[in-house]
Amino acid sequence: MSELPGLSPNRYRDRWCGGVLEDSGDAEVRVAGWVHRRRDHGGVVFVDLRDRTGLVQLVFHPDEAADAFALGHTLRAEDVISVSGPVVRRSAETVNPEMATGEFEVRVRSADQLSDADTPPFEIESFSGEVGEEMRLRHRYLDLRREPLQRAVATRAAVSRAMREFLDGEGFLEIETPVLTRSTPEGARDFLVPARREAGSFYALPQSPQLFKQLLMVGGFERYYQIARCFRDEDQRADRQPDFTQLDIEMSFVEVEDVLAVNERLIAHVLERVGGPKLELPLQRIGYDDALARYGTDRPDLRFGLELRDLSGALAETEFKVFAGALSSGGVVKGINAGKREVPRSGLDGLIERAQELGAKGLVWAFREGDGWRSPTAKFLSEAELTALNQALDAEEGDLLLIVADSEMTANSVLAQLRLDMAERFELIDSENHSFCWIVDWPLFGWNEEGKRWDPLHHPFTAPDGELDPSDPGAARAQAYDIVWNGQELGGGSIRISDPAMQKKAFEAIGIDDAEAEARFGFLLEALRYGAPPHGGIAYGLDRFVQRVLGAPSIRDVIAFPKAASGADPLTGAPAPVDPTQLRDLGLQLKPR
RNA sequence: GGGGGCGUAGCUCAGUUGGUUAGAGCGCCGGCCUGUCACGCCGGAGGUCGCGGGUUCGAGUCCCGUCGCUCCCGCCA
Repeated sequence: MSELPGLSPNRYRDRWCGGVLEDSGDAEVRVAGWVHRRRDHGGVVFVDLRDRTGLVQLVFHPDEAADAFALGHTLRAEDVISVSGPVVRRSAETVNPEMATGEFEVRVRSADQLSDADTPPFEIESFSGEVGEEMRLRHRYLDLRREPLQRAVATRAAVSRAMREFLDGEGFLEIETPVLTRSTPEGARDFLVPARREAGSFYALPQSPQLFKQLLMVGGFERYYQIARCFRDEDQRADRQPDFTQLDIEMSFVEVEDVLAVNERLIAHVLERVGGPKLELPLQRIGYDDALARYGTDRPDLRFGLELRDLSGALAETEFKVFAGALSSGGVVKGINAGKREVPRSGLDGLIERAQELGAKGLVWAFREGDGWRSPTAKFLSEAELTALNQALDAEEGDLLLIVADSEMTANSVLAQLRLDMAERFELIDSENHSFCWIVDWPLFGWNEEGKRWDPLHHPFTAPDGELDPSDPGAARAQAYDIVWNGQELGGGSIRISDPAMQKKAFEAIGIDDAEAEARFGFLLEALRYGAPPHGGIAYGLDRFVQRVLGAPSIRDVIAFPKAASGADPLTGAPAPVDPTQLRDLGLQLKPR
């Protein structure tokens, strides 16, 4: 770290450990921090002292000060001390090139022990394997002292700072919205807070500030942002937390192009500030349908090829039951060419299992051999079909082909995942490389097979692109966009509906009648009647953004105090039962289990 | 809700076909050591093998149940 943040000299210290970078002559300096390691040679004691900025070596020598030397013997890892003494340049043979301050050391003349630490349950710098996550979460304050989290938390702060810096400069106002609010219909389960003054009623924690930011547009702020805590009561993943942070943005008098343009510059600015990849603007755009056709997903990783190909045309007349069956029932046959690969039979069986695990009925594998295939499936296909398939997949001699016949949705999702599996397995991704793209031209609604209804693909306030016929929701397109970084969704947004009549149509399309719309969103519909500007915006998952910047495997690695995968917090013990009087105040009674 | 993996010393792990007293590295404690930097050397302490039950002459090991952690599917932008 070349530039250290400011520090006012006081009784504990007058400089950072990482700032011990020049000989002080006779003058004494004072540093404070945690005992990182102690090397006690009997006649001389070395201590690596750690603060936020790094390490510096302290030397406790009897010639300097007998009482400090005596204290040096008793120090233990993670004790907190403040010491003073001259900074001395080390002799050439004792320089430690591994350490930023390795050419210097502080010869301790006086030392104060400020805190006597218990032996930590795990080592702050461990060389014997990763510490289990539950242990790290339970003693998060110790884990936070370690380099990876120090860095992650600092990077996160830098990302937020850069976001504010950019948006402030662009005339956006940072405005807070309530945490105790009314359920917003984002689809996820709400966290509920019982209302004491109105027994039986509940606040909901926001899944996003969606409605409030629209109301802020009606309220005339025109350019708003917020780094907002959001809450969703759903099961965890490596990239999901029950409470997480969004960068939420909304703008008035804008169209899609305006939102994309300012956001591209925002992302480029933030990445530039935190040493991320350099962006070439404008970013690539891919239509939703195109993304699904070529990658099987609406968040494609563009760092490698292996695009999906539709093989239905090559198989129109096929007798092979697996393929013919899928096609005749409205499904598809799609495949990827994984390239020239050596995969043992067991590996191929593994791929079939993987495909089934992902929801496919099966998987056809084949290696191109001459004009045909080496594959158990080859015998079911005609020569003409094999030739056509090879052509459709651009197969060259020895190429591994993976083919799924299923409903379009299943085939896409299975092949999308296999595509990623192949990329990882054959190391097709250059980690220096980054891909960014906008996914645009979304459908407004998607058919929910389970619920037998149309659901909004974004949310019900998304403006249609063109007309909206409530009797044919599937035909409507949306003025919506997602931004995808290396195959992970970073953020998404849309132009919103600013016309109350259109908003009612949108509700109608998803089966919300006027009465229900009035009951749930009356306040929004009413607000839209009083002069709503055209408006739109976007929201980013801040945690995921930072996770990406750092290449962290888990979202928990970029949050100071995250929940475990169970949703519980091993540090505080939350969630926990409450006192019966609290329940009584709330008018709540628990069902015995 | 479903599936996979894991659970042995403070931490990270090993533990063979079910067989004597459950091991290693790090950490910890004590001693020695005046230039180390993951210091070194000598010695030592430390175990409800997640928990409960079962099979067996005998269970860390096999079986059943249960709890916890974790990854994935469902769910969730």
